Amino acid sequence: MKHVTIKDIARYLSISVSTVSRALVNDKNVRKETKEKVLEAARILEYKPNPIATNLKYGHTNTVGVIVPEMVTPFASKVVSGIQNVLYANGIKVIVADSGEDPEIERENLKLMEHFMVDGIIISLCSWRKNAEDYRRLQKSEMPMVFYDRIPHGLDVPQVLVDDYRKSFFLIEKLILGGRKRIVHIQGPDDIYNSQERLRGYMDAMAKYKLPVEADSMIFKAGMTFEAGAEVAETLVKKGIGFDAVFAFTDTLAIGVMNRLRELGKKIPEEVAVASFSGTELSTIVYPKLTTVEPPLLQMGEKAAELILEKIKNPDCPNRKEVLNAEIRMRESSGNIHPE
Amino acid sequence: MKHVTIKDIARYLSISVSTVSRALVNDKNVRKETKEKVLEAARILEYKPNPIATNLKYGHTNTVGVIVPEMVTPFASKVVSGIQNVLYANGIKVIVADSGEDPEIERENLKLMEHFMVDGIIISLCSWRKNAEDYRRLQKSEMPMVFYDRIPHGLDVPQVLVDDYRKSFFLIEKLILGGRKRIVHIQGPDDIYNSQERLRGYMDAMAKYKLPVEADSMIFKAGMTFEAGAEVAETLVKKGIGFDAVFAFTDTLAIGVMNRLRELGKKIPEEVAVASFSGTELSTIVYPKLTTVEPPLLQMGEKAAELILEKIKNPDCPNRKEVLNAEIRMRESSGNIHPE
DNA sequence: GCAGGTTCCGGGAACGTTCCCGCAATCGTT
DNA sequence: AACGATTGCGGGAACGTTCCCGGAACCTGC
Repeated sequence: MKHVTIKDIARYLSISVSTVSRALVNDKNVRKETKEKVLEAARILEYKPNPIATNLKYGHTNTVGVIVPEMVTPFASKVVSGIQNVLYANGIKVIVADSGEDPEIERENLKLMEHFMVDGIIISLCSWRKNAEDYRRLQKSEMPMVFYDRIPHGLDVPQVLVDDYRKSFFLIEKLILGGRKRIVHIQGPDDIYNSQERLRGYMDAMAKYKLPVEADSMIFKAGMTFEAGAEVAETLVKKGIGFDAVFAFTDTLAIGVMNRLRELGKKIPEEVAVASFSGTELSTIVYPKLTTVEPPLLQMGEKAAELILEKIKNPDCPNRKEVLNAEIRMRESSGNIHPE
Repeated sequence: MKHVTIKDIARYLSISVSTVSRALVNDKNVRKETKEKVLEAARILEYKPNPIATNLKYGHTNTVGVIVPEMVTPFASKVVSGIQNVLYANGIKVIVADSGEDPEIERENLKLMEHFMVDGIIISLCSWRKNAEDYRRLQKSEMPMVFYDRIPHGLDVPQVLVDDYRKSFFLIEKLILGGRKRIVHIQGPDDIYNSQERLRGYMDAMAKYKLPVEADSMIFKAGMTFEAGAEVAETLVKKGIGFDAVFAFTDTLAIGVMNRLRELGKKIPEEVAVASFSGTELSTIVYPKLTTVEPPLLQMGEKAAELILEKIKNPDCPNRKEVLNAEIRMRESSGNIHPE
């Protein structure tokens, strides 16, 4: 597997290595004819530039790391697609690591990216508080970072997300207009910005229609898996709590609740409506189909990639915050009120 | 972000670069005390070895590429986890590309991996025929490759898979013993080994019980998406074909059929049982839960990683074929006959 | 026709490592 | 005490590129 190098071309044409290099990077200080000769020679010798040599020269690795909170949902894979769309076009490798909703693993992943000397990190959190120290250290060492979707609470970092508050508000409003009065909320991790925002949207919508919210019987904190959702469903019916709708932080959670609720005899959506945030294709294959807020995942990835590119080029550029528009998808799980 | 190098350590200790290098790689030709001094200095100077320098030196990139056929299912992400488990432990980066069941994209991904000069490729096909040329070229250029799950038809390459034939056979047998007589099969791409094997398992099981199989009304070829499955469901009921079970190549396909069948009024599993291969967590969140053959995904990834490591170390080593054991999961979609 | 400017090219250092080679000092053997 | 063998270390080339510097050849304008 001997690779042909720039030297081989030089030798082949009895020309200097420098000239070949110049010809290849389109430097102006080279005659048209020689440039063409070099290009021709490169073609017939099947020359392929060796990225690691230039990487060493320039001191970067041409790879960015992506750390995603989970991968059982196609959420992350869609975003990663978007990221790759723009990064691959710029000759940058993408390595992705899955935290499995575990802060410990997230921390490991961070270390891993450092070890691999990536040029930048794109990340969606599973917990901010647990690893805040590491993020700060990384930021101090001028590692370019951009956050997407699940971002840290109140921090000046480049970020791309959707309007969690407004979308949650409108979604809850639609449930209420559809006749639901006792809407239970399953919260996300409380050190993540989005949890607070979605909760706030829920609260404000409930307040607008003067619907009571009892913190201990209508707001639940859980993990992030199907199973965690199922457990909330159990306590909900075991404690005999009266409710006619559930709004979950994530579609994983929502699917978990919905399925267990059905198994426990609740009719969906007749007796209880189910809705969630961060929907993916998954919400269309469950029964009934799940009402959810669907962020533009591909675009989210592309934007994140653009931001990291910007940061890599100029580490001192201002931290931009991109807010994308998410679609509210009303489906059967909520009684399909106000279809779009 | 100035990095401290081996030279800094050498200067700091008034010692030669060579000695520092030797101390760091545990060469025997260095005194214990100097080694300790170097290690100490490395610690307090916060030295981190620069992988790209050694990569250039040794002529490899320390990354392997993984090409997966799809990512809407968590199948690939689990396998990738397994791969990362062993590769990360060996200091090797993993970059993954998703072909989205499109041979064209698969081809692009192949090119991409070449361009990034990965040390090896682990791949699960979406089509063999369309890109056979590229694979052969790659193999001729001595690029280490290992295939998992979806492998090319009859070719001597390192591969890790499950026993598609036997598992399909037993699964169909269980359906038959559960009372199903007219079992429809939805085939996978016909240039993939697994399609042939699963079909063969289906045929032989049907034959064993003397059940007729009419090729044009019981065997269907489709795409690989939920939608493709749904379309088969449509033609099935529109043409008024009599059937009491469906066995699909993949759970994506199965979920597609099952959901549309239900929408069209078929009772599952009472009227028709549904079963599939290559099941993941997805098959437990749909309604009813899906009967499927579940390969040991993590282990599959780990084995694939071990094989690629072997190939990288010694390109001339024999092409091993690892057959893993898959579990048949009987669930509600098939009437839950013979539960384990 | 000559100073000054362009254009084009070659030499060689540099990026951070590893490793071969050679030399000095120490060791063990007789 | 003298010898080769071993141990410990430094010098420097090499991996494949880029890029600075300097020099040769050519053009320009007076």
